[in-house]
Amino acid sequence: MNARIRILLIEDNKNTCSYISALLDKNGYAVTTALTGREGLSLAASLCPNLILLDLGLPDMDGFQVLEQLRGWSHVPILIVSACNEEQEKVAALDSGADDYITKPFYPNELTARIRAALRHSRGSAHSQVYKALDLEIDFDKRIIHLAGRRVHLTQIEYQLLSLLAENAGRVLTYNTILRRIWGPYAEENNQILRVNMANIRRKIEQNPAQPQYVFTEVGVGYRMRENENG
Amino acid sequence: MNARIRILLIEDNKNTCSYISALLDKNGYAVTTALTGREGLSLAASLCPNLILLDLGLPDMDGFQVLEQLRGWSHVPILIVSACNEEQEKVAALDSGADDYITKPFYPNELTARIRAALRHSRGSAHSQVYKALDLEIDFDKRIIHLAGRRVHLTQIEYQLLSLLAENAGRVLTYNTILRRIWGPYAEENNQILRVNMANIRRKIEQNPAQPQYVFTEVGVGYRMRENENG
DNA sequence: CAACTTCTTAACAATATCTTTATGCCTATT
DNA sequence: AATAGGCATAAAGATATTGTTAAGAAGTTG
Repeated sequence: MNARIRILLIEDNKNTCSYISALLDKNGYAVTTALTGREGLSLAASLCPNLILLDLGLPDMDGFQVLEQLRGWSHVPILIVSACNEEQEKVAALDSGADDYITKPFYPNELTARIRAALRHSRGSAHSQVYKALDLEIDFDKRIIHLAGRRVHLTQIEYQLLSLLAENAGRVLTYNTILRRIWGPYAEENNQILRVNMANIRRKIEQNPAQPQYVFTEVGVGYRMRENENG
Repeated sequence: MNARIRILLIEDNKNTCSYISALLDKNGYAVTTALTGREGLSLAASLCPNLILLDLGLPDMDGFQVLEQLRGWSHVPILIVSACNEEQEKVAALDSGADDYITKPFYPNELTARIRAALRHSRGSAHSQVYKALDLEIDFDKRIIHLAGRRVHLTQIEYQLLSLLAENAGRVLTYNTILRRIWGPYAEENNQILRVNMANIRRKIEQNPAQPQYVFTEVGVGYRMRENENG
């Protein structure tokens, strides 16, 4: 079920193409190849690869044009693979937005290592976890809550409380569980503080706190949050 | 006047050291040099450089140890500069967390181009070269800040602070995260210094510091910067 | 060295948050 | 219908956190 990392290889030489393709395939990547610049640009758009290997010497258009067009709309890591070992060309490629430049002939393992290094960079912006139900959205990564598109401000305890419930959406959390998780293991078994906080949260996120849509009270037991629509 | 980009050069050969140092200086970087691994690690912590150039062959300790220790607490871009052109060593270095590997002898302009490429990556998830929101514009490349078209002068620390927040615009950065990223891994957990700097920044960029439009306080957690309109 | 900027520390003011208290509502039970 | 237990709400005081200012230390530059 784990989708493989997609790499787009733009290279006109068929021998090089199949050689690199086989190498990457052996390393577990899903490789797509393009033999021309045009084809490469089109595939980049439709495939949305995780990384692009680009040969600068292409038959139909200048490799730099491909590079610049790609950088016009995408931040995908681009590794230049070129037979040219001249300073000027390397500098130009790197300054045009290429992430790395490797000269042919290259060590196969060096190529894959450089690919791993390049992928490390782009993984930083991994998409975050989100709770979503009806009009409520909690972005745990950004620590932001939206209600019908509007920012809602919660205090620290309120946020902790609501996230705790959201992380266990659909499940009842007993008063004591909540108290211990938020006020620490030695918290008093006094729900009053919890009720006050719940009231404050509800005032902020529920249209009618008396008939809540997000956080439900299980009398005598605890609170339960509406199921996450994201799963 | 303008906060320059700080580069730490860890290299035991004095000739190489002064050669690279002069080259980088000519390109506008503020270079600090360390002749041993220990010195390099200590300087990395106190200086918080924007990039590190590391020679793997050091007198007092293995270059890989230095690399691994650095990666233990920092995501700073690390470029390996080595005389060794063996596949195994390159792969090992890249997989240990190095961002690039350049073999001596190298073209001077290639080194600086690779440095620029590596610095581009370090801009968190904000891959754009400029931050823009309302009247505020930060050009990460030129390290210049404009407010409604006027140049704003920030001190070194103020600039680091604001760009760190801008690189993570929309996300809350906790006080400790910020302290460590700017004052190094051994920073005290004391936000006073942070509050003072934030006040100074706000006085310079906010119309009314009491109702900030760019940098928001998340009480008990940290600071968050307004979303980048550039994405 | 002197003038200047920047950084750090400390004291105090301004806010925001947390907790407690008091009160009323609802529901189930007698 | 009365009552008791559990829950919700509002408001006020207590506590904690953050903002502001200023002065001196440390560092830079001419």
